[in-house]
Amino acid sequence: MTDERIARERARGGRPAVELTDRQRSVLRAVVEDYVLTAVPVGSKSLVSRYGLGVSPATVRSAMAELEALGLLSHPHTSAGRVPSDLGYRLYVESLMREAELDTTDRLMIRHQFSQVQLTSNEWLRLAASILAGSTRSAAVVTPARSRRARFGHVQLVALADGTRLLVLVLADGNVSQRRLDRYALERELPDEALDQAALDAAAALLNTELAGLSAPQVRRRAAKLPALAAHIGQVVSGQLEEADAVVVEEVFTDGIVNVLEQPEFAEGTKLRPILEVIQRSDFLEQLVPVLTRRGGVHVIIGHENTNDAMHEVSLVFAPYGAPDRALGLLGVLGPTRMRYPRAIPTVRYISTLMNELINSEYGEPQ
Amino acid sequence: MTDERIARERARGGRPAVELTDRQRSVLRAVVEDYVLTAVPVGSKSLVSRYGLGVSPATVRSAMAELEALGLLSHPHTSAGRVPSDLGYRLYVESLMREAELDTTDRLMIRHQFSQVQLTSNEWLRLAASILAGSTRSAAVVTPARSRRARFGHVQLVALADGTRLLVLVLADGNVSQRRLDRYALERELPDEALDQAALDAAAALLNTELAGLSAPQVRRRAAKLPALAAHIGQVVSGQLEEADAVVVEEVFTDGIVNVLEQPEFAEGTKLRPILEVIQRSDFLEQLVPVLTRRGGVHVIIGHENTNDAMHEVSLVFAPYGAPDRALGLLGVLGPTRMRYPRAIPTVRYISTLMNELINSEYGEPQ
DNA sequence: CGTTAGCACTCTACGCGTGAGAGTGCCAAA
DNA sequence: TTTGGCACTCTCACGCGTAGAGTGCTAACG
Repeated sequence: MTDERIARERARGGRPAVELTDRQRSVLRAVVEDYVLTAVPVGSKSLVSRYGLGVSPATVRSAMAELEALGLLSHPHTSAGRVPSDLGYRLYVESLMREAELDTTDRLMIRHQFSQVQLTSNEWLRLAASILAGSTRSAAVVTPARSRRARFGHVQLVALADGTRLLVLVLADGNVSQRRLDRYALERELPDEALDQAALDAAAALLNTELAGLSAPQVRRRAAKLPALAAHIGQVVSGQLEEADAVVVEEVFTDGIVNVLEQPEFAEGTKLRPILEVIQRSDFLEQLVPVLTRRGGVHVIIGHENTNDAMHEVSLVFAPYGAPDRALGLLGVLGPTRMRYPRAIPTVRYISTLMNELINSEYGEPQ
Repeated sequence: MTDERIARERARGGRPAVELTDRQRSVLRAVVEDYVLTAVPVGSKSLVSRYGLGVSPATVRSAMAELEALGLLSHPHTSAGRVPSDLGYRLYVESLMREAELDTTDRLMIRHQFSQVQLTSNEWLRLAASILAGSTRSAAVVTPARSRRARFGHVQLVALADGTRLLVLVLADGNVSQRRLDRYALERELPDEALDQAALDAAAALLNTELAGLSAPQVRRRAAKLPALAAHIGQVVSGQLEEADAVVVEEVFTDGIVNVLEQPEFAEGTKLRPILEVIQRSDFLEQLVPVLTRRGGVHVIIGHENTNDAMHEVSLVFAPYGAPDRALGLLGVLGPTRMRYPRAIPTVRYISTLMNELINSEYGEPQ
């Protein structure tokens, strides 16, 4: 568990303390890349034959032994090949990986897929998850962009033909929340009030000028001082804002869970179970929110670096998206620690910047 | 006892042609129930010892052989126990199963869970899926209630502070669809038009009187004859209606996929893969839509009765919910053919009636 | 002094044969 | 019609031996 702390420390500070020789570095790189590709523990002989390191297997063996002593590789059993440890992957990601930006073709393909679809926001997130999953062959997770603090933007009240009233609340960050008002409660609490469209419009207009930009508790206080109908609606609105505040990660769009199922390490259903559970409850995202909020860019969390026990055999590659002070969403992929990091990282990065662009163009420039 | 059962069969109408003796019936019932419980092919000896049928194993064996000849049981291999065939399950479900209504405790528990939550519609469906999954220990699927033909109800246009305009369309069935209007497109196409809140309100009012109750093509035609701004918005609205028409099953809420993963028949991940894929694409629901629309109540689809190849080893128990001519949604569970039908069927039935109640009270009574 | 070849050793995966156990089908007796 | 008996079949778990891949160590080499 000390290792775990060290690893996380490293993740933060950038440089690992370990100094490696060039040979060790290239052996580690080769081991990681071969293992990622084949999922088979890699031995010295097959390594030199496949990667032409220009030295003999024996030399590679001694390098491997050194790497193992450093905790970067491990041994399933005495006479099996080596497998990278979480720390090994960490080092690989930090300084060994030849991380390319995405090809132009990949970029175009992704951009093209995005352009295909009308941007109703949910469809859009679903699409992002699907592209991410397809492009990385991992499970993808995308959350909607939400402000950390919900603020009042605009309210509309609509009297429907069947007698219900609909409340549409636009938050300051552009998200929309709607609610059907209970007709009986309304008539019970406001028996003397006219509840036709004109009265509703008047109340909405009042609320729109009075509440602009306010947070949930502010709305509650201010609304209390307004006339009966507006006050009532104000309380409902405040409740909506509170709800929006309460959910850190409310709704997640996932895709490509089958991709993870395909991986040999999860071929056995029971292995996947706890992970699936965590994904679907989506609490694993909670831990990411503070990290990603504090510092943008792509974050990689490998195996045991994950605080969640169920996730000790998976890695996450995540990035935030959205306008910094307006609304923040998360997107990323989840796969076995044996993940194609050099593919996943640039993909997540690219899609997050793309979503930034799209969101900002959609919201218009800030005034 | 016997007469009573026969009478009940008759009352139901539409019996499978096969006539079974009482013994065959009770053997088939015992085989199904034992296999559902244990997932192990059941042999004659263990059957009499566990179910005290009052006859010897040899007798049971001959009954089994007869049932096999009728295609109701099958044999994994010569010297293994019997397993119900799809047809066997079908017969069981139709006339052998002692289907109880749900216990009062179960009902109360379900009702209680529903009452816990504020009814924002998505949360509500998610909850329904979760309850369904938990209560049946299967995978649950719930779709939102949609009209088969989307009709215009009410439109609101909101000018936001940042310069975008928001269009909120309430369909006649009460569903809401919102869209952000592209500000630049708007200004390009309508250069001479004032686009402030007053102009938007006027346009909305016009559309609300002109378009009430119309379908997509009708909206398109009528809108063409309106003044510029209203005409433009009308086209957008028509597009929204078309979209709503196009998607048969747009968004599905699933839960409890892990429950299926837990079943021994799907312990191997590869088995589950195609099924997972189908669920997530959710096209398997399309086949259900016509059936469930034509005739309400709970429908059971067993193994090969499923037209979709990937679903040959799973059963569905589904029911529609919603007001008949207003909006129709689907809900149900998916599990191995070896499913606890006597539990799943009443649960699906109960939850669907519960959702009916809730929906109807929410929409108010029809005028 | 780092690198390499050689060698003994270790561990897994796989194929094979065997025996126990569960279940069947058939037949003759009750 | 039901039952007991019996021969037969098939799977599954176990043990065993072998092939193969890989390691670690040591001694020789440049």
